[in-house]
This record gives sequence, structure tokens and C-alpha cells, in this order.
Amino acid sequence: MPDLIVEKKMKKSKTSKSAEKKSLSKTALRRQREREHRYESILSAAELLFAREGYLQASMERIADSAEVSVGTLYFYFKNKEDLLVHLLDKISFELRELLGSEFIKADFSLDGIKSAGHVFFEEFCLKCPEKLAILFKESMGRSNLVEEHRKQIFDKLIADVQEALIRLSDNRKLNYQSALSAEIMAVSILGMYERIAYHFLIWQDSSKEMKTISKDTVAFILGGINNLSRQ
Amino acid sequence: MPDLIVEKKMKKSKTSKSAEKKSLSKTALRRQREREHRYESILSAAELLFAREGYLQASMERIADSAEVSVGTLYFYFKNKEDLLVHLLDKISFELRELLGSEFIKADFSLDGIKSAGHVFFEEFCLKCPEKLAILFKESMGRSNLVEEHRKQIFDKLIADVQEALIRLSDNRKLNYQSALSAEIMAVSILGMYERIAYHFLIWQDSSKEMKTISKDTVAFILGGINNLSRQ
Amino acid sequence: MPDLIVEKKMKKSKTSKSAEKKSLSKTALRRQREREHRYESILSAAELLFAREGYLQASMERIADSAEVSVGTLYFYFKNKEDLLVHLLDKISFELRELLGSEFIKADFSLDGIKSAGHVFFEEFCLKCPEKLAILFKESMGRSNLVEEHRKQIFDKLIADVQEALIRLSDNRKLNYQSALSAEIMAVSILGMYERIAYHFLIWQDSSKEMKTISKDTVAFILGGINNLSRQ
Amino acid sequence: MPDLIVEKKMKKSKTSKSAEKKSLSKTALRRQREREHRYESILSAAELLFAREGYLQASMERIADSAEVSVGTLYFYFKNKEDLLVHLLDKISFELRELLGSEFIKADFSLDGIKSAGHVFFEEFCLKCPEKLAILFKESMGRSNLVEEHRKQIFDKLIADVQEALIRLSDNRKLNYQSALSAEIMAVSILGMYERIAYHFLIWQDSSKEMKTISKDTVAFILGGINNLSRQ
DNA sequence: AATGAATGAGATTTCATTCAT
DNA sequence: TATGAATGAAATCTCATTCAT
Repeated sequence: MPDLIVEKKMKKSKTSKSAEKKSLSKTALRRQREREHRYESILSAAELLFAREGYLQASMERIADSAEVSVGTLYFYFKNKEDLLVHLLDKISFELRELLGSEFIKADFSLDGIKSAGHVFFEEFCLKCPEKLAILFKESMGRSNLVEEHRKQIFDKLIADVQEALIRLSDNRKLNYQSALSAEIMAVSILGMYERIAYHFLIWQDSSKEMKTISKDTVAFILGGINNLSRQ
Repeated sequence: MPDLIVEKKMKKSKTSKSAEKKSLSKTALRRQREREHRYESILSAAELLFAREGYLQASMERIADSAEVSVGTLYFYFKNKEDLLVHLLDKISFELRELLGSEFIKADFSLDGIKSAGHVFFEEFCLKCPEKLAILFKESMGRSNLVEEHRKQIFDKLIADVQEALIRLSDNRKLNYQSALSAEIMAVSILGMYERIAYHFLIWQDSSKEMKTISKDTVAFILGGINNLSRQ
Repeated sequence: MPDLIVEKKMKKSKTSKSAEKKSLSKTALRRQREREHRYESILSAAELLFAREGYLQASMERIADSAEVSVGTLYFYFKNKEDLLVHLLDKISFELRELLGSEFIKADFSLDGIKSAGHVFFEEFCLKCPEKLAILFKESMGRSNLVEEHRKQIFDKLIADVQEALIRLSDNRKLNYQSALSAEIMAVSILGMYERIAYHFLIWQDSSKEMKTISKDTVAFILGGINNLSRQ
Repeated sequence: MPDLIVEKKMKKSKTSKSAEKKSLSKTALRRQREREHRYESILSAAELLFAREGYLQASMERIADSAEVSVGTLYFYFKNKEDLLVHLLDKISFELRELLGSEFIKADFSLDGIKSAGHVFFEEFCLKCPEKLAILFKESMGRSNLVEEHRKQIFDKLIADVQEALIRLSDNRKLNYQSALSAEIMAVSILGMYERIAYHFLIWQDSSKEMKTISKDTVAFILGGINNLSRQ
């Protein structure tokens, strides 16, 4: 997972010019801490409201109230509502890529990596962060073209991660895949399965208690799929 | 596919309630034809505009213009914009279920049915009806709770169809699946794969020329997955 | 004054397609009358509020209230607030051009035309329509680029009218002006005098009782100026 | 030009009240110089931005950036944005009055003073300071009542200057003007001509290369006007 | 049945100004 | 003095929906 490190974006970096100096004054340091804290507060408040009430219902005023800041402050940290959603998406997708990527790495890109990534997705990410799930797969859909472009980039990166893991896997096992597109197709398929399984069993109904079984079966399905596209 | 026949919904028209088909005068018949024609015109106009410009961008006025009726007439045939989308979704999902279901039936619920359903989805439905694809998987997302409930029902039916095919398949082959949930999980997985493969290769990029390969690999992945969850 | 007839602009001309038919139904005729009446009501309300309270202070809501329509109706007739101002400017400038132009024509482009145009401007237009005066010379200034462009076009037309009158005048008198630019410079000067005399004596202070004297002196100044730039 | 000396206004600085110039320490002197330098920087930055981008577009933040100070500092030197504009107007009008006034004085209030004042206005002020021109005649229009009042005072002073020059001129030439208001009317007319000629030929279009001709014709028009209102 | 002008609630967004540090 | 993050009032504008004709 080479480019996992994504730069955190912030609207203005006027202060960062002084941050280049090696030592910030105590005041400046505290200010910076507070700024980052506020930035995170707003993202958290937005995450909760977007997930609970939907992107359209969650007005900027209510997000501001919920984050205990003024509406103006929202617009100081984020250009507009769209921008807020996009940054939220970035943050969530960054976390998810780290989560999955570290499983691939831990297992040294063996089949076990694919397996544990699946388990971690369903049993960690989905169960612990249903809000992130809802934003990634539900609330960020059907918005503006800009958000859609951003979604595409995010999913392209996730797909690239999985695709790379699959290619390393085949290298390790001295296997080839059926066609030149197979790795990409499998990566897209796996993410499609993740998405709709999570949507079906956690967003549309609450089968969180059976997540273990769901996770096991889904992973087994994936492994069967991969094997069936592998050639010696 | 037992309940494939879905009742066509139409606002109960005041004239049709008093007149059964057999005893309609010529004038009344022509009127009914015109009514149905308008109904379809509106749905078609909405389908095109929702797909091309997005649900939010497609204002009721533009839909009316495009269908060559007045805004008022839109509201005569459909309760509101949401209702228009819901009826469109119904129509599209009905067509898709018929398409997939007939493949299952033709193959007598053998593995071939799963295979040909996949090919038909990618090579017929997706390629020939990109607008329907966009509405089913893109434009109907992130709307109101009511639309979301409707989506759930539609997908539940699609899942039930696939699940039934999978169960009949296992009966035919005297096999069992790994767990009680396996059939449902596989059905959801398959539809999730359909959805994101189509989204990735047709909505986000145009790989329509490689649809044959994509279709083949995806179906192979599915068959591998099914086999891996089957026990003698 | 050749192109005095300016087409009245209206947002949509959907109805005008039926207006091409020679005979509108009574209903359609009444509707059209009502539409034009509303359009004028809104312009009148805006004229009053823009002049009395200033363009920025006059909110769309208050204009709507004042015209006894809803805010939505405002936006049905005019694209936005800017558009409302621009149409108002057009209407006012059209009236002013007609007023001045008819004086030039009545006097057959003699010096008397210049004289009576001045008197009519100060003693008719300024005294009877202080609101139009305020909008033309005060409230439409310092707004957006689009409004400024419109102002330029309006003043260019007024200048062209006066310039043409001056050129015909010199033709009639078998005279030439000092330079090639003289006619334009004089036209601009005359309008600049009109503007600031009106602004000074009617907008900044109320010398309406002395308007006769002011008018007489100003016209005398203009005639002296013209003569001084004329050569046999 | 009796009251040409206009007091420079500055928010009474807390240090200057306790320290008269004579007894200022070196540090205090340097501070005062810095203060005045900042004050001028801000005015210059505002002048440029107001003229180039318009009063409304030029936000306080951008003015601060441009002057290389913080927003807070802006508010230390000027009460608010309006106040900044008003001080800028004062400065500009002071310069203009000095320019015109000195021409009147140099020519000892003869007709030549009127002539050279015109030439200096068009050929010096307008050509060299287009930003000042734009602020005086364009950007300061259509703002708040307070700015408008200020404009009135500024123009009243300019009018009074010209009016005084005209009166002294008539005294020198042993002439009378047509009416008691004539001098005022001519002064207003002349300034109106200045304004709109400059606006038309320099702000709305760039005829700077023909400024000599324009200036000559305009001055000739003015002299003709003055003569026509003079009685022996 | 069909029309289309009128409605108005509700959302986003801006930016001059303040004030704790 | 200087800073710049925080404020929040106030404005514009959209568009699904209604209803008299």
C-alpha cells in the first residue's frame, strides 16, 4: 500500500508559514491545537448528523450547533457543505485503507491477508463505525458531481489497494489470473460485496449479532471466487 | 420466481372506475390509450433526465417540458417527484427481475442459470439500458426515507429471486450450503458484485467494449464463490 | 432617434408561442393582461423602494410585500435582483429617451430642440419622477459589473441621441464643430450637466421651487458651450 | 480657496496624547513613523483594491493582506470599512482641491485659471491617478447614507471652490451673471462635465490618447457656457 | 383532464466586526 | 499595538407543490 499517507487538507495554511519555524511559541502551539481540535469536532458532528439524519436533512446550522460553534466557524474551516462532506469522506476512506492495508501487510500478501481484511472490515469497521459506513456507502451518494468525482477517486484507491494485494498474492503463489482484467474485476467484486453485504445486513437490517457468520461466509465466497479465477 | 408479476400502479383514474374494458366506447378507449401513452411518456422523460442530469438537477418543469405536458399534468399522473422516481424504480426492477428470472427458469435452476443470468445482466441489461442502470444504482440513492424503503423492497425481491435460485440449485445438486444464511449472503454478494462492477466499468468509466471479458470473469468468480460455500 | 423602440423583455415567452395565434381565447387574454399588470406592479414597487431606501436596503422580501406578491413570484418574473434593477433601468431610460427625442424631433433638430429638451428634462422628468432620477443616477451605481455594463449601454444610447441631434443641428446651420470628437464630447458634457445639476439640486437638496431658473441657466450654459465649439 | 487645509483625521492614538512631538524619545519617534507608514499603507492598499475590484468585492481581509497587516490592525486605524472609504475620499478630494485651487490662484482668478484647471484635471489628475478617479466618481457611489453625506460635503466644497473662482472672475471682469444661482449652477455644471467626461472617456473606454483634444473641447465648451451666462 | 402562474418554507452563504490573547 | 479565529445577522434564491380556471 504505497501511497497510504494522504495529506490532511486544511482550508488556509496561513499559520503554517509560521509553523515552518522550528519552534512555535506556546501561544501559537495552543492555538494550533485548538484549531485542530475544532476541525475534528466539526467533522465528528457532521459525521454523526449526516449518518443519523441524512446529508440533506442535516443543515449547516444544526451541524454548527452540534459542534458547539457558530455557522461562520463552519465556513472558516470548510469552504461549503460539499467541502465538509468531501473532507469527511477523505478521512473515512483513509482510515479504511489503513485498516485493510495493514492486514494485507501483516499477512505478507498471502491468502490470509485477504481473509483477515474481510473479517476486519465486517467485524471491526462495520460494527464499530456504523456512521462511517453510512456516509461512505449511503449519504455520499446522489450528491453533486464534485462529490461523485471524489467518491470515484476514493474507490479507485481502495480498488487499487485490493488489486495490488491480489497481484502480489498470485506472484507469491506462482499463479496467473484468467485475464488481464481479472485482478481489477476481483477487486471491484470484493468491494462490491463488502458494500452491499454491509448495507443489507447492517444498514437495512440489524444482523450485527450474526456478523461472525456473515463475515465467514462472505470471506469463503471471496476465496472461492479468487481460486476459480486462478490458473497454474 | 413466484411473485414476479407486479401490479402496475396508477392513480385510480376517475373514469376507469366506472368503465370496465369490455364496455368502453370508442371515445373512452381512445382516451384510455392516450392516458397510458402520456403516463409512459412521462416515465420515459423522467428516466432520461434523471439518468442524464441527475435526480436533483432534473426539475419537474424540465421533465414536463421534455414529456410535452404541463407541470400540472405531471401531478395528475404522479403524486409528487418522489412518487415518479418510485414508479420508475418499480418499472425498471420489474424488467430486471423478469430478465434474470427467465434465465433461471430457462436453465431449470441449474448452475447454467446463474451463469447466463450474469451474462444477460452485463451484456444485455447494462449495455442496452445504461439509463436504467444509472437510476437503479445511482440516482435513486441518497434520496428520502420513502425512496430508500422502496429500494430496500426492490433489492429484497431481487435478493429473494437469486436466493431461491441458489436454493433450488443446491436441491438439484443434493448439496448444502455452509450456513443457514449462506444462500442469502451469496445472493446479496452476487447483486453487490453486479452493482459495483456495472458502476465501475460502465458508469465511472466506459469499458463497454470489454464487457464480454468482464462478464466472463465476474461469472467465474461467482461460480467459484458458490462452490466454495457448498458442502456435499 | 432611429432605434428608440426597445423590445420589452420578459423572462419566458412560453405563452407568446400561443400569442402568435391571431386570436387568444378570452381566458388567455385575461391571463396575459394580469401577467403584464403584475410585471408592472413589481417594477413600480421596486422603483419606489430602490429610490426611497436604496438598492441594498430594499430586500426582495420587502419588494414582494410591497408589490403584494410572494418572493417566488418575483423570481418568476425576474431572474434575480440584479435582473430586476436592469429591467427597471431599461424602462426608465426608454422613457427618458422618448421624452428627449420627441423634443428634438418636434423642433426639427434646431437649437430650440436642445433648449426644450433641457427644459423638459429638468421641469418634467426631474420634478415629476424623482424616483426614476434616483435610480438612474444614484441607486444603479456601484453595483455589479453586469449592471455597470448595462448603465454604459444606456448612457451610450442617450449620448448617441444627443450627439445625433447636435450633428443634425450643425448640418442645419451649415456649421462645423471644432474637432471630430466635439459632438460626442458635447453630448457627454450635456448629460453630465443634466446628471449633476439634478443630483445637486434635487437629490442632495430640494431646490425644486427654483427649477425654472436652474433650468434656464443650465440651458443657457449649454447653448453657450455649443456655440463656442461651432465654426462657420 | 480659503479652507483648503483639511485636518488629517486619525483615531486619537493613546501614545500621542501624552507625548508632544518635541519630547518624543527616539523609540517613540520611530513608533510614530511606523504608525503613519502603516496608516498610509492601508489607505494605498484600499485605494488600489477599491478601484481595481470594486468596493464590495474588496473584503477587509484582502485589504489587510494587501497592506501586509492583520484584519485587527485595520480596525485599529479605521473604525470600519465605511470609515476607510471616507478617509480615502477625503484624501483624494483634498488632493484634487489643491490641484484645481492652485491653478485658480496661479492665474489670479482670471479666465485662464478656469482653462488651466480643466486641463490639469483631465491631463494630470485623470491620466495619472485613474484609481483616485474611480473611487471619487464610481466606487464611492451607491454606498451607505454616511458615505453619501460625505460625498455631498466633498462635492459641496469642490463646488464652492469653483463657484468662488467664478465669482472672483466676474468681479475681475466687472460682469454679472444671469441670476443669483448662476455661479452655483455653472460650478455644478463644470464638475458634472468633468465627472462624466472622465467616466466616459477613461473609465468606460480608454481614450487616454485623445485626452488633449477632449480636454481642449471640454474647456472650450465651459468657457462658452460661462460667457453666455455673463452680462455686462 | 389539462394548464401554468403563484406560492413560501427553508437552505446556504457572506463578510464586516469583535475580542481574548 | 497587533493578531486572526470566531461570530451571526441578514440576504438571496430554489423548486416542489397547489389550485383557480
